Amino acid sequence: MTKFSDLGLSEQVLKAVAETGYDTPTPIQEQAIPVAMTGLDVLGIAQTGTGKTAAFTLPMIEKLAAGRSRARMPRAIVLEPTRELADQVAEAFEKYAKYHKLNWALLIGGVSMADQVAKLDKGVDVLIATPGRLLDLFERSKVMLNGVTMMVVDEADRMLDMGFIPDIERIFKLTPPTRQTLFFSATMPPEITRLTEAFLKNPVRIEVSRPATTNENITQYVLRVPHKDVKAKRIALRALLKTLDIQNGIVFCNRKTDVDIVAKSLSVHGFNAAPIHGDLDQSLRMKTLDAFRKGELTLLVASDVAARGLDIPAVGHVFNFDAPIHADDYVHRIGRTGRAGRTGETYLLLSPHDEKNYDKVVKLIKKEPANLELDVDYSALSDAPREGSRQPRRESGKTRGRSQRDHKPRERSATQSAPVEPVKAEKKSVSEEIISAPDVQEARPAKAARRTGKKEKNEEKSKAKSSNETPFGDHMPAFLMRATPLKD
DNA sequence: AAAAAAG
Repeated sequence: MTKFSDLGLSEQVLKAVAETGYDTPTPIQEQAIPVAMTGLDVLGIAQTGTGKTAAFTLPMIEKLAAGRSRARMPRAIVLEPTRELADQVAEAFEKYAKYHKLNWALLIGGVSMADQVAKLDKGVDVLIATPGRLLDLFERSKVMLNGVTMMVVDEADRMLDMGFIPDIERIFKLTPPTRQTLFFSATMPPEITRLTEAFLKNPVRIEVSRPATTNENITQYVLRVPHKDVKAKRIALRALLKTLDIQNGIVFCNRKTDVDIVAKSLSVHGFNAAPIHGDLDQSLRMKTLDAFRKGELTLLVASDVAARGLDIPAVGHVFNFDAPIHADDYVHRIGRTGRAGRTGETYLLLSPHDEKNYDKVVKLIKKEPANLELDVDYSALSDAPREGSRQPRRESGKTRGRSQRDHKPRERSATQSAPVEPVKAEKKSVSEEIISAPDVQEARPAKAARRTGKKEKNEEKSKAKSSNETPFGDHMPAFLMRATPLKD
């Protein structure tokens, strides 16, 4: 079997790699590293989770090892579609370049520009960037790109989805044509092919199989939720979670508002859960992700910001709170589990609303996930419609039908939440407890504070709901103020 | 029915 030591890498790089615990390269690493080391362009058709990051980082370190950068003249660029991905590449670079004197800068939006500029002035070898911030800094003459000898474009098809292709094209044109280019994409739509034909020189094409579609370590389930009320899905999710022994898992929702609601609902019910999506503060996004990686956070409730690319090793469970709008995203979402020989389980909550999207998923993966028989007690729902119809419909914050749980006294726990006691998987029947969970979630640094327009409205809303109407009493966590009111 | 990224 091929080892890293067979790929022509230097002592220092091998030592750094060994310290990360890896000794066997993945297929993309095994094929791309020797090619990239010769200086040729690489077109890598590979999905997330195949080990792309090391595949381009290691040859980059070797290439840069010789020279030194000058102020504002980086010698290599890595372009990533999301800030989190860029952050991860930086982290990997830091590890692999441990025995080299190489500087890097993380150029992403949502954070202060000053630190980034200061770093650029001191001189960095590698820029790890999202396209917007890189171009912004370029336009402000904070960075030159004519000293670039290597450029990496990662997740190109996703960049296309996000409308970044013109930006990428511009960045290509700002770098010298003599540069070496490593270009990665999971799929090759025509627009991406055009881009590679325009900017890559006789690239060596390296293709590795998509792990998620072919991965037999993943067991997929579908749980039918026979109610249109979204609340039913939250009940079903909690019931499902209680039957599982979860180390860590991701709950994917289609909408950011649902991410907030589901995360909040889970927290209120005693689960160790936190939201992540693009409207949350960048520092909070990073903190949440960090806690999740460290195992301090059990359930990450996420929009598709986390579907692709995020390097979270060994996620045991993936939950699709909704069937994704694009069937492709299903593959990416479940690809977060079953990595590196580990087993993983995925669950999809299928309500009547999801049928159409679910059909597309089944068509794509060419098989039907196993039907999960789980007795879920939806009785808490039955009175909700009655309540609703009794009251005239008003503004959303005030019309919430009151379930019986709102009338019961509730305790406020001063301590952190303890995750719900895991129940063995064999136990497939759960009667949903409606009360129980102590209030838990710590207040978060609120985005609401920055949003002057919405702030007032939210304050009114939270005032209207204060005291016995929310599970938080007078202590409405700030992060809740910007979310849609919880309906159960 | 969406999300992401520049401010």
